[in-house]
Amino acid sequence: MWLRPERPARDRQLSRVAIVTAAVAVLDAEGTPGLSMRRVAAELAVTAGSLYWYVDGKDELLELAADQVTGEVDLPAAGSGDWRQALAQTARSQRAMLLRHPWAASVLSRVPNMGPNALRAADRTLATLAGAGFSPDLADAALTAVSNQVTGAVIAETAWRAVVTGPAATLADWQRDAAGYLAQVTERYPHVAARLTAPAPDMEAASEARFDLALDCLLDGLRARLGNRS
Amino acid sequence: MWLRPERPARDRQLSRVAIVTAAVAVLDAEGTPGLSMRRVAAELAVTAGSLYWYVDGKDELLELAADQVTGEVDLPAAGSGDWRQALAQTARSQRAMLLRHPWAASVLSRVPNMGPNALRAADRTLATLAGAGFSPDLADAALTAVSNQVTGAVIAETAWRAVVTGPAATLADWQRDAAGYLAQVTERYPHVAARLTAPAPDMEAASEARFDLALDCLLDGLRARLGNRS
DNA sequence: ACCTGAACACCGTTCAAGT
DNA sequence: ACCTGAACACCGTTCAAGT
Repeated sequence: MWLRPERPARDRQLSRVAIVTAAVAVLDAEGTPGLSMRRVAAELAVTAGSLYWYVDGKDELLELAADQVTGEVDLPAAGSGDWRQALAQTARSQRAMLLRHPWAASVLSRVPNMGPNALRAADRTLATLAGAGFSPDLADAALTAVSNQVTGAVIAETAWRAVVTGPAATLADWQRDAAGYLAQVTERYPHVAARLTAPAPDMEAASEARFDLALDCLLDGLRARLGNRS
Repeated sequence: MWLRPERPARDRQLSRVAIVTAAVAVLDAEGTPGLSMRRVAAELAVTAGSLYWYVDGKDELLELAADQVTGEVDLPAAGSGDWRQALAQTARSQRAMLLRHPWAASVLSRVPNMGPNALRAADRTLATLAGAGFSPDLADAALTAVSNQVTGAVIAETAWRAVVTGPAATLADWQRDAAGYLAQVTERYPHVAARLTAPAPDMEAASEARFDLALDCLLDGLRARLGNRS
């Protein structure tokens, strides 16, 4: 009788959050190609089929995972500060979050994020903009422009990072491996070759600077179109 | 002897371009989930394994397909017109192309497009910008900002389109199907709900207008940072 | 050189059957 | 109600074997 295992406190071993959390862990560790229902199930010491009791399928699981990580975005306090700083802070925080979870950016290309965390973030910024005198249309355009800039920048950056982190370990390694192709590129496309062969010791900082520049351009333009009410 | 089939003019039945073209056709018709090696092979009346003689694998095939459609982008003539119009035209043409081939945008999130067509386009714009007095860094930032805005906008737009074109056929249908969720959203997130429940009879035009606004903001900002040399 | 056919290891998803 | 186990139909990729 000492061998008789104690019955689990609950019959239920699984939960939706447990599944989503496991999925996020797998995605962070091995990226989109590493995610499979069987893999997530194994992570939870469970059978693949049982996941379908809590989740509709792989696509829904990916959407849930994407919204879970959107919860990591820092939102400025409700009615605090000026709109420009609020928008910039949200954008930078969202960019940082997507760079931490690169797979999330590619989920967005299949389904718009309409989970609670995404809606909350969008609602918060729209409220801020409305309070600053933006018309509904302009507020909409502003939110769209900034978040599109974020996702576009993250997609380009992670795609490039995947090249460098693939077979090659560093930028210099890649430049050596692809030397043949780069030579051909240099000959035919001199301007773009300058970008590729540049030493660029701190690529991360450079792309952050480029992002900040684009963001500033957008914010300047929005302020100009807002008129001089604020 | 009349039954003896004429020998084919060439032994070779396949070619890389034939494979890529078939892949693009499948992708356009059925999207990324519809693409499989076996499907492309069937399209060419051939066995799946034979594709590997011409192509390294599915990932490479996707990259080749993406670069093939980037060839559809209209590039402004080499040294013609002002930089602003050239950049805007390229961006709009690229946006239109990605909306025609939505799967291409999601390919970019895995691998940066370094195919010949993409390099040619990038080189052309960089040359135009250099000719207009842009420093290499600013030209780089300009190209990055604009093309990131394009991909971000297209990703958001096609993702949204997938929602509406999924089970529901039109925006009104979707609004009816998701009425329960929308009611909950309206209560909790009033600002964002206004976006979702709006009638918006011409969504395509609206998102094009938003894109043009963002593009104009970026171009204005770049001109300001260029100084008054041009 | 180029393509077939079959195999391998893996998928997502379903569903009876158990508890 | 919740989970297992097995099955189904499909993958990408490899590779001997044919021609």
